[in-house]
Amino acid sequence: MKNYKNLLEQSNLKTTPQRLAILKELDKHGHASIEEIYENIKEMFPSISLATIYKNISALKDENVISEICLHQKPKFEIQKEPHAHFICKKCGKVEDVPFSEMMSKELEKKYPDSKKELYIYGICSECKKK
Amino acid sequence: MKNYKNLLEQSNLKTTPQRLAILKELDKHGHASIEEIYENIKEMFPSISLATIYKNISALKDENVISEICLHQKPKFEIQKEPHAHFICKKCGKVEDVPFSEMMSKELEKKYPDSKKELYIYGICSECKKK
DNA sequence: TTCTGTGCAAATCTTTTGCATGGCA
DNA sequence: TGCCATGCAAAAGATTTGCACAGAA
Repeated sequence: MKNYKNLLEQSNLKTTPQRLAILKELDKHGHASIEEIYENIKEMFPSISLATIYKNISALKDENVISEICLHQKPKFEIQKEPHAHFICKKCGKVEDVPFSEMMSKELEKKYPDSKKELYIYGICSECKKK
Repeated sequence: MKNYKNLLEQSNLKTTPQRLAILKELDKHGHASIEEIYENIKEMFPSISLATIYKNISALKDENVISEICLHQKPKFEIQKEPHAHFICKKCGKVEDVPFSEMMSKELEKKYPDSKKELYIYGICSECKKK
């Protein structure tokens, strides 16, 4: 990828050096957090403000130019039990336990052997889907 | 589940009414956030402090009495691309894109039809495993 | 009685907002 | 030129820490 300007022109956002720098940074690292973006951009662009990163990340997300991963839900806790996956509703935040299926366990084990894995599926739960 | 006292006695933590209340709350709702626990317990236990919840959740986690879900990583961002899953290292936080496998897509679709899903696998990445 | 746990208040982060100024189209 | 974007500073929110007192064993 190189034409960050196009990405912005296809959205409702004006092209600014700050936005180009953010997109370049994301493209370079693949994935980055606000703080990482800020620290890296600051070197080339010392006057940039952290608030600008926050505002732009939010705008770029609204325009679907970028997407958020490690979705920011409040951490939740549960009493220790046997391994299972979690389904988390992106709308209401509800968490459901999901049994690991044979097939899926095997496939995961093949790809990522020897490490206890946690599996999260984010989607829309059946109640929220009705609305 | 009912014997929360046993859970505590098997750990290195003393039994206190606050801890029993937290475990009861988690058991009742299955999963809960700090704030949810606090709000609910406060009704029965008006003098409890939010700091106590934080400290106890952290202690209970260290003793493996409870576990944390929706793992609290800083949100990260990526430029929009075709659907894929993410592997996230629990040690170093690194994110890797993972292609959706046929098998897994089908199985997920069967269980959670009609909703765009995001899939996260948390584990230990190969670099961290070496150490 | 001893030592850990609790509750308050303050400190520290993280994220959001308001507002005056600057810069893109 | 007209707006939208930026940067600063302040506000709001979330989490952690220190310390004196209370309570479990």
